[in-house]
Amino acid sequence: MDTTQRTEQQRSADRRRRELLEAADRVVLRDGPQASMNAIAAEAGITKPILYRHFGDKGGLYAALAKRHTDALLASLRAALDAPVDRRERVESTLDTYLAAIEARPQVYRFLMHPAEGSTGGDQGFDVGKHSAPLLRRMGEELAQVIEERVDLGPESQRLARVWGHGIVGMMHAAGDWWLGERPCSRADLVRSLADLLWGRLAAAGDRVGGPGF
Amino acid sequence: MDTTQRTEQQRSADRRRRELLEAADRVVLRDGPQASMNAIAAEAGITKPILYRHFGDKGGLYAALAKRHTDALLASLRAALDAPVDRRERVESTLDTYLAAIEARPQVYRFLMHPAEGSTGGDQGFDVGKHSAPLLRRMGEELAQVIEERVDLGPESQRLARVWGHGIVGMMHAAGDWWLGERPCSRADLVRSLADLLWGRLAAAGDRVGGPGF
DNA sequence: GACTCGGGTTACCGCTAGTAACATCGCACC
DNA sequence: GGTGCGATGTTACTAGCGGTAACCCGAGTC
Repeated sequence: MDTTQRTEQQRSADRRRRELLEAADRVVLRDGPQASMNAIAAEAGITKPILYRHFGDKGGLYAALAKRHTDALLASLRAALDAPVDRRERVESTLDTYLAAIEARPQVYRFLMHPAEGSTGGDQGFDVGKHSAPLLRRMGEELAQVIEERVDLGPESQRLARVWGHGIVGMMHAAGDWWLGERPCSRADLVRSLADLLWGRLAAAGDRVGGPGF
Repeated sequence: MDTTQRTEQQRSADRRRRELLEAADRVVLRDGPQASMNAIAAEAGITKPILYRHFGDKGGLYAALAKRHTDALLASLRAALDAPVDRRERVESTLDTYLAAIEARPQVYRFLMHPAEGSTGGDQGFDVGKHSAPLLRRMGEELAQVIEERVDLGPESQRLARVWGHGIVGMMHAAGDWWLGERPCSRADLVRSLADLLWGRLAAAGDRVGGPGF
């Protein structure tokens, strides 16, 4: 009996937690990452201390929020990464999946990338250096693993795969961030250009003639 | 007389401003990006309102601070980028310059990349989306310009150069960030691995045999 | 000597994250 | 059927933040 009762309570608590997260989501999407705990509590129809009972502190809430979105994005990326097509096509479709996601929900994306974990008093939020962008790290590790599984890189394969994983993710992220702000071209163009870069087109291109000097 | 007097005052003000920036620098390097205006004022031996008279608001101070470091870093990168050697060597030395800089002064680097412009009351700091990482943007544009000047990319050269500029900078940044945290290999190894990636080694590598499934 | 004017300070506002203390409802247990 | 107890919720508070208004004082000028 004790156990069933416990699970009963836990279920209720979990549902509560999910409701709170959804309210927080709405507020963060509306107000950006600097949404206040007061605002979130109000949106959920309750008051602050309840939020703190559930999530510890603001960092905890934001981490829980970020985890949901990160998991979702990673799942769709994994699908693109696992498709049984040739490598170039896989790379392009993964890039496109990521870009489509940030294009569809830029607010979510900004929240994940720039948590802006302000906090003034006390400040025992999460550490700046270590948790600043967990999404990038997770994507990098994930990609590293796929690369190492799938590509034959010789003796130093593990190190190379990890460097490349993080490097490619960073490339995708920075280019996406810039593209989202300026929209200088279509998504397909961007995908193709980035894939070209990874395919060594920079190295293969010739020097420009008639350039400045020399 | 009026003009000389004016320049006299302006000089004094500029010197003051530089002193304040140096004090701010010390505090930010010690306390991280969430250093408070009070702390900075105290370090400079004065009180808050003076800071606000000089820099407007916290965003202004941080922007001024960031500009100094950004300019310095960009100058050394430009030197590496302009060296009259072959492309691969130039790419490697630019990567190495950047990595050496963030390795030598990780606190500065963290400040530049993760401004964490918290702020609670009033919050009219600088806008999150637009100024979140000006260093990355500036580096991306700079690199794009160099690429377009130096490399022959055919008809779409301008677009390609910009995409690649931001992409490569992002790759460098993310890989550097990860490397700085985990130190999984030497700087030279990292530089070589990244250059290999840009040189198309990922595309050239064969599929792994005996991998999972298939 | 009155008068402005730039550099400086004190004292405050409104806001934030986070907490302590009190109220209340449901429910098992004797 | 009363009774303790634990979860849920509230009000009222603290400490500290960014930012500002008001005053203050010494140096130069007529």
